[in-house]
Amino acid sequence: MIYSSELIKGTLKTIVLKLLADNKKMYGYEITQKVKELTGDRIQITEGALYPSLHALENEGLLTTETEFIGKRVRKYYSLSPSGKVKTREKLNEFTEFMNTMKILLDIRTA
Amino acid sequence: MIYSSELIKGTLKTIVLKLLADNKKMYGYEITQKVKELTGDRIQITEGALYPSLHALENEGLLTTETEFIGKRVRKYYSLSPSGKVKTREKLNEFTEFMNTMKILLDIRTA
DNA sequence: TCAAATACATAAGAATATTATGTATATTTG
DNA sequence: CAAATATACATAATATTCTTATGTATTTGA
Repeated sequence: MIYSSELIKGTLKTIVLKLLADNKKMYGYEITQKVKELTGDRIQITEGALYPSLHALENEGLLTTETEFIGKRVRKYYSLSPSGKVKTREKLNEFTEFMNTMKILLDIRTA
Repeated sequence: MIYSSELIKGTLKTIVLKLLADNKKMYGYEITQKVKELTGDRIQITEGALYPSLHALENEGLLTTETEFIGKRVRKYYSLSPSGKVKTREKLNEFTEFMNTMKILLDIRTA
């Protein structure tokens, strides 16, 4: 099952920040594959959503980049900046609280 | 704390359907107040989001309406149609699975 | 060799929310 | 009792964030 996109909406930045917190540095394509792998194909991040999102996070000063060449192909690695690390904690806390609130509101039992 | 709007985005219809499943019939303003109450003011549904959403659900055939007059003031009650009840179950299942997936992905412990 | 995978990027369009505005009645409070 | 607040609906302009489509180019594997 692939979730209807509206649910994923709003969680993309949180996902990206968390992955970078766990993996030091990652490039865009790697992020899409990692999410697919970790969610058993349940969440698929499209490139049209990811790349603009990465650029936005970089412009906000939350990510830093370094470019690497693999043969002739470019690879752009992203890492958390200090403010990015702070933001990651905030986003994760917010999402956790949101989930708890929704659990109560919708009367849901999680696994 | 009021959650950043992007998280709530995409969950509004699920919330509305669930409340109607629990309460037989409700009117718009009542829904906004109920959500405030149940979430301890953590989720506030704006009227600009709710009314168009209710109209959309009605147009999809998921809700039926009946108008009532309280004095001179109109009140529009919404109820689940049969297909609305089916849809509600689907939406709740989807959201539950989504939460479980996100828990794993973000390594979150819920209360 | 040629399809699929890797790797980036942007643009058009859709969906869904916020904010602002509008209208009107009813209730509470100073 | 006047004025502020709450109740109750609705829509329009705008913002945000995603999907889908498109574009370019390199590398790998059957």
